Amino acid sequence: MGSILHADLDAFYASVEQRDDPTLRGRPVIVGGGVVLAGSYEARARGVRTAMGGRQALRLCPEAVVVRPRFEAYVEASRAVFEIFRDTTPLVQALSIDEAFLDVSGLRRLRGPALPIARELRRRVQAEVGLPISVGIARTPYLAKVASALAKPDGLLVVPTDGELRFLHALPVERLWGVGDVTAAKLHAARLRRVADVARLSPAELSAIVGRAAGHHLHALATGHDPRRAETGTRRRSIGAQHALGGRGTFAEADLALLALCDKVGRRLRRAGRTAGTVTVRFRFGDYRRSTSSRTLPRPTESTTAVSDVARGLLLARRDEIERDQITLVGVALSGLDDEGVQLALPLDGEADPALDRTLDQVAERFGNTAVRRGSHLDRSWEPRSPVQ
DNA sequence: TCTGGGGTCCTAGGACCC
DNA sequence: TCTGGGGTCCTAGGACCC
Repeated sequence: MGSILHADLDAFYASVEQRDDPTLRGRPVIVGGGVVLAGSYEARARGVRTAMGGRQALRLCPEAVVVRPRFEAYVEASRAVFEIFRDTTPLVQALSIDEAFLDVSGLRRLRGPALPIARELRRRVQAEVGLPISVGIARTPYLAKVASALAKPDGLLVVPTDGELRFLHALPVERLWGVGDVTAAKLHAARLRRVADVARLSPAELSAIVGRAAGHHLHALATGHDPRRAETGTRRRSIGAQHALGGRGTFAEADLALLALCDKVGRRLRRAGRTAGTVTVRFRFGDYRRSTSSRTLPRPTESTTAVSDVARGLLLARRDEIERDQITLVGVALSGLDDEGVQLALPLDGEADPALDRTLDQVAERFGNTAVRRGSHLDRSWEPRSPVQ
């Protein structure tokens, strides 16, 4: 048996709502409003899906209870679950607020094989946080993730090491990581429906269908290799915010919203202690066409004023188009974030260690611009495989 | 089915430099 | 004077994920 666990909370937002309000249990629950952020399994059974328009969701399931999202409650629940993850193994890689990979290969001597560890993990999350969680176990992260998806809801599925290809090849191509609507359509057009069909082609043949990078990526996945990048790039690569302008946005509204968004991302940038090199303004128009304009700054900045001056210039340059085509969404993203300097990522769990802190301070002083993280999952950061020496 | 807010990565053309 | 090949950066667009 492999020893990577993929743990994924079931219908996370909706499960938190059902946990906190017993009258919602057993009933179809939709978290969201204009758009479905999450549906309970009762709602999903009726066809409700994430990112679906609220109106359509209610057409499919008129008796659903619609609940406004309570993000603080989700963050708190996530924190509690990740504490159990880290109590299980120090090698936790957060993927989002509700899922993570856990590497338990080093725990065999200490805690035994992966299966009982996974069972205990599921039991604890239910008992201590009150939420259902599904777990997949496999040799590689990708296989573990597929397994947890098939285990849902509230299940556990093991992919035996000697049965990987049998498991994988029976799946529809949509299960391959990185295959969405567009790529699925291309594969179908080439008469490829199962992973087995993809596995029969060479990387070059696949590249001719879906492009170079995707071709190599899919070939690796379909033949049982895990092409996930090494867990290096641990820091966030962009910071953004956007705002939908409802039905008919005017240029003046977009201008005002953009200013507020620049203020928001500027604060987040400074809070993260970083600088941005490039400003991108995002647009969506009345016909759902999307577009971006970007500008690289002469030098990196952390100033809201510098960001908003550039963003406003990009907006102004497209004023005619904005007025003609009805702008429905405006956004701003900062990229080219500085990542000079030294990054120290340590899997510490809250225990103060004055000697270690002194060492870190000395390193920070020596190199300047040093980031020290203590493995918070909320910033989508990675946990290292081994501490920085 | 008419769509929220946050991200990541890849591709491709043009500018520019050696 | 005309020409080649290679690399990096910038910009825009697109696909995908949760």
